Amino acid sequence: MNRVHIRTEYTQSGKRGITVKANGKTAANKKLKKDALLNTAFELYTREGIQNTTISNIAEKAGVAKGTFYLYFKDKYDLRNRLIARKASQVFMLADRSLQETDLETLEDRIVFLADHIISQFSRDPVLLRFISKNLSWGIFKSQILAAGDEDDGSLPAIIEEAFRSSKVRYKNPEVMIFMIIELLSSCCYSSILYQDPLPIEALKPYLFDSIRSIMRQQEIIPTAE
Amino acid sequence: MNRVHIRTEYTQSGKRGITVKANGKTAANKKLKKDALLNTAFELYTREGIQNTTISNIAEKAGVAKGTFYLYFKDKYDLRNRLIARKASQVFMLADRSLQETDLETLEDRIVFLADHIISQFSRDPVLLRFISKNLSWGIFKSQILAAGDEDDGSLPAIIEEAFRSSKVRYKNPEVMIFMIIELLSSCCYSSILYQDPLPIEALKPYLFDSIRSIMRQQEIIPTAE
Amino acid sequence: MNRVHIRTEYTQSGKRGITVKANGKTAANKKLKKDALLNTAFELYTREGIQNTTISNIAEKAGVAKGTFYLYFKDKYDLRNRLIARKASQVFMLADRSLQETDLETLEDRIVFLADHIISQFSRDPVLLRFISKNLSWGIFKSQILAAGDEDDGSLPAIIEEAFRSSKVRYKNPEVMIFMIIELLSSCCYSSILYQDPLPIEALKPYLFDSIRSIMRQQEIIPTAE
Amino acid sequence: MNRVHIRTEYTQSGKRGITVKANGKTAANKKLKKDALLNTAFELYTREGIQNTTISNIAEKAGVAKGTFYLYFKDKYDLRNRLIARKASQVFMLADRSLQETDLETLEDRIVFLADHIISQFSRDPVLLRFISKNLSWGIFKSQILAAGDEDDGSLPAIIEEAFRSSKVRYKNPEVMIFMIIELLSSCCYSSILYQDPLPIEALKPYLFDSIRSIMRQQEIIPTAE
DNA sequence: TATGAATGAGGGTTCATTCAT
DNA sequence: CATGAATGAACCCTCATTCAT
Repeated sequence: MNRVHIRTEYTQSGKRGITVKANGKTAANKKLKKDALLNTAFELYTREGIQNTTISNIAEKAGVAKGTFYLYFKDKYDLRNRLIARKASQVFMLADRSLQETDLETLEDRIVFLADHIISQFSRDPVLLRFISKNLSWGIFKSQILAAGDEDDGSLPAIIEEAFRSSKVRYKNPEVMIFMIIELLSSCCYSSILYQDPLPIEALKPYLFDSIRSIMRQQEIIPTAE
Repeated sequence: MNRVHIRTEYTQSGKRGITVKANGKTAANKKLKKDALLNTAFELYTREGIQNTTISNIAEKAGVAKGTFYLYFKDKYDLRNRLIARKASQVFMLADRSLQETDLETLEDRIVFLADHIISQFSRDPVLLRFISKNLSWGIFKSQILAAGDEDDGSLPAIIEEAFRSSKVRYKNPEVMIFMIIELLSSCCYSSILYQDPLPIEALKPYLFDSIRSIMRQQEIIPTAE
Repeated sequence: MNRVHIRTEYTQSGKRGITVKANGKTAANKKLKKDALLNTAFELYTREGIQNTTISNIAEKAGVAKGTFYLYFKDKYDLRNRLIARKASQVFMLADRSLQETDLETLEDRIVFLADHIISQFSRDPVLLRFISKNLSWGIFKSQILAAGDEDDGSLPAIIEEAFRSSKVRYKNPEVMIFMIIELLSSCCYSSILYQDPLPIEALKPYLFDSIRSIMRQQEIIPTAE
Repeated sequence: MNRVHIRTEYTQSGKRGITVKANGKTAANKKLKKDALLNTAFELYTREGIQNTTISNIAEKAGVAKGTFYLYFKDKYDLRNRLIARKASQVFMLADRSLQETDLETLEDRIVFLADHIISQFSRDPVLLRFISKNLSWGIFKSQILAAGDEDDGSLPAIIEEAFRSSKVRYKNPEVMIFMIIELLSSCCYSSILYQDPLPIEALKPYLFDSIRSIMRQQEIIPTAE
């Protein structure tokens, strides 16, 4: 009886059924392999440097065959780019999630809050900082992060856009402003957190936040009195 | 007699002898080779990328034997660091020389002038910009440039120090200020000149200069009235 | 005394002397290495086939490092081409040297003699036959053999030209004739010596020589009676 | 008893059985896949070379999975051998079919006609020529072509045998004669059609046909007068 | 000082073959 | 029968570095 049932089901689902089932398993397996490669690569990249990381290393440590690497990535730089997008995106999303729980009003305060949160993350995880800073530029930021909707939701560009829309103050060129702030923040974190130069990050923070605020203020559009 | 004669000759032209006596020749020769290596390396680094440049390439194109390379540099990264120091230093020196011919008074104006001049240089030579930006960080800046007195004169640190001393306005933390300005300038040049992103450099300049000024102003020490 | 003599010589010969001496040794060494590679490669190519012969095999068996291979040859096909030229040239030269010791008069007899001699060589060394036949085509024959004057002397083209010049009989198209004879000879040797198919070489010879002669006769230019 | 039954059933539905029973669908499908693989392989072999053609390439371009390849062929050389047999056989059959429509009498004329027809085919399809010439030798010719009765009908050996039987002239060794003619024809086509060397095929033809005729004549058995 | 032949570890990449589905 | 993900051996080639000359 039971056997018959199974048979029936098997027959009913036929080729599609089997395919689906198989895909379910196979796809999960593929995802596992890919993730293993990504995680392992990140660890090796940050610990040994990209130059000193070989595909052999990655594959071996990830527990897959060397050839398997090439099923998922073109080469180690392809893998790196995907890692950057993923990691950088995570940092921003995490900061933003914290921001939601505050009731900060002005965009200035909100952006400084984000900067502070990002600094905290980087302080706790300098390895991540080194990896992102060394590899993240504004170009990659725009192309990879803003368009990184394939793996994450709640997309970053929407968040930024919303932030500016809900601000009472208007700015001359929001994109330029963000650009400068990101570059300044990134540079400062890199030098200050990793090398305590020109100051340790805690000492640098006041100057940095003041600089951010002054960059923003100087771009404010003063509403014409009426 | 014969032997003595030969010996004498040998000694005179020997290792030390040549160096001392033939200084005019050998030392000049050495300088030539070293320069050939530096110039060739710069061309190859910028054209092909450091990764794709081999010591063989450099030596061959420079017209010396491969082994000779090792007489002057430890490896290609050693050579790169010296190149960065040299090139970056030149950029600053050139800007400063121009500054001397102006009669700008305030430090703010003077620094903006320097920034503008540097932007001009990079605009005319994006290859140089790419090379310096990709490889220059504040750490290297301090260690290599400020201490790059071995090849160039009129040393940079002196210039900077003098600039601050002659300024009427005092700043909370001059080093931090310079650091931020350099990082911001460097980032903006890289993205804007090489990729016109977020704006072409001419369009970005006003925002950039305003940001620099606002960073400086916000660090001004308001003299307490007495 | 002896020492003085040496010293003197050393001094006298100076840079040039040393260079010459060194070159003598180095050059001899290079020739040795190159020959070792050529010989080893020939053995492996014929024993294992080119596809199954790796550069590692060759280098290892030749007693040099893998990298050394690339100092002398572009890849294993480059090496093969040079081998073909060398080996095929040797076969022809050997046959020709024997021919010199005969007093055969007609070109027909002389060419059949050459064919016979070549058949003998191939019969004794089927491995050589396989190597040459599998790789020698008329195109390679012309380009490599005829122009193989860099390593051997007494060049083949001169020999052939001389043969036709000294013949009393004239032929319509000597090059076409040689071409056909070589192709026929090569094909027959390959199949007959290596596989005794369609007949063992000794049994095939009469047919083959008759065919060669008939090909030649049919191209004779009958002198118009006067 | 049961076992016997099964055996019987097994035999019936076995390899042959399935083929017979499911002929309508499955067999047609199989034939389709096999043909797709053969055609694709030929295209890739001739366009890219056998060495550069991978089983992946073939399978992908043929629209089947990689594993499927192994259901039909042992490896890519197995596939190549079958291709050669098929293609070469087609060339001969086509030439023979044309020959049937003539009323040429002597074997000499008939063989020259065949040669001419084959040359035409190769002239129109040099790719085919290259493929066959590069891979066809007398040994393969005999084993594969003559025994290629599995896919084609009107078998070649019968045709040849018939040709000699119906000839008035007798030849000393027909097989040797055919062998030489095929090798000569094949060599000439290869060099002349593909490289116009030593002459373009149209210019070479007269010499070639004369050579074929002279090879045949010289093997004629002159009937002893009675 | 200068050379450049020699080295050989180690990298990236390919691809025939297997096998669970 | 058909699939295609996974494998991993094997290969080619580069190139920093050494060292005898």
